[in-house]
Amino acid sequence: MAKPSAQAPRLPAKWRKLAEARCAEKAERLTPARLGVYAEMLACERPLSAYELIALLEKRQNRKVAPVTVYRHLDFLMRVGLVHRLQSAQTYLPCDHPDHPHESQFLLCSSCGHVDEVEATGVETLLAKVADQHGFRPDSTVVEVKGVCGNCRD
Amino acid sequence: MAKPSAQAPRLPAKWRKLAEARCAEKAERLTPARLGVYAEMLACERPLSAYELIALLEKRQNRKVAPVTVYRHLDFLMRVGLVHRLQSAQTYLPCDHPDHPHESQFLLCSSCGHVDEVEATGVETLLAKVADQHGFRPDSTVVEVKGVCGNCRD
DNA sequence: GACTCAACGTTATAACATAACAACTCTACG
DNA sequence: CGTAGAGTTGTTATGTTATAACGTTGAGTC
Repeated sequence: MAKPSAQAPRLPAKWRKLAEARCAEKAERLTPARLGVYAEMLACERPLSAYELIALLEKRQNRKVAPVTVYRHLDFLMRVGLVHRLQSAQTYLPCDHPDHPHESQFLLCSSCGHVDEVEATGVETLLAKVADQHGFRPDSTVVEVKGVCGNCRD
Repeated sequence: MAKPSAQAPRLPAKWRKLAEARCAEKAERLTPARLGVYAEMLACERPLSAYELIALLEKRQNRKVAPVTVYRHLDFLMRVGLVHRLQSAQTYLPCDHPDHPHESQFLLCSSCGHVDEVEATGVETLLAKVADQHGFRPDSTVVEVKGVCGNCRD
């Protein structure tokens, strides 16, 4: 007999709690479908394109998943601060420390694909200063550094 | 009688000279087609998507332009440092000061669409330092700040 | 002239993302 | 209760961005 397809990968309690907290803050609903997408992203441990995510979900759930569905879930997850989008790669990855709102910087390894999310307050401060010098009022920032990570340098 | 369509907008001598210099440095050929795309971008004064650029070129030249053609020209112009890609907007714009190689930061106004290209050395220095602290060797950076420009704040 | 290599043209398709609308599901309020 | 309203999801279609594959042209060189 065919094995029933799991509804989602195991989501450690820690992450579930954080997700629930973030949703509560913003009065957003954490539905099973949304949680399922989040769990899939956490289980993967690397940035995923929307369509890679679709493929994973289809395999997991053994049925078709429309792109718009995944994009809506991604929009939601980004809105509540659980997921980031890598603008230079058009991929998505779970936030490393979703316990508080923040702007991040990303270190993308071109060798292994790993992405390190860092939160150097100095960067945001400096960018705010630079913007101010040009009469510019910043709302959000995109900071992505491509290079080679420590593991890949050997 | 129909007026013949111009082959390209006027390209000020200053920019042409810079373009020639950059190509000479890298032993790349500055063909009329490439120059035409560059001139069109300079004439526009705002970031363009590849397909907006295609539409402009088709109107100007009164014939079909295939996407791959424009993408190749854009690749070339980025390779020699005459054009940048805005990763967060998937648009392209001419470099503001192509007289020397550099990493830039971009200030994108969400109100008027204007983009200011700035070159704050402190930003690159700081990012290099942050990367180093994480054992990361940076190759290139993407720094894009969204907000409202001085003109639009009034 | 024939060779070479980069540039260019042409067609097709892949990859990324949203529009429009119908159906379902909570939840709050009477 | 029950039903109205808002948010979520499903479905189909389409729009936008980018590249693959392969043949042709054109300028420089031997």
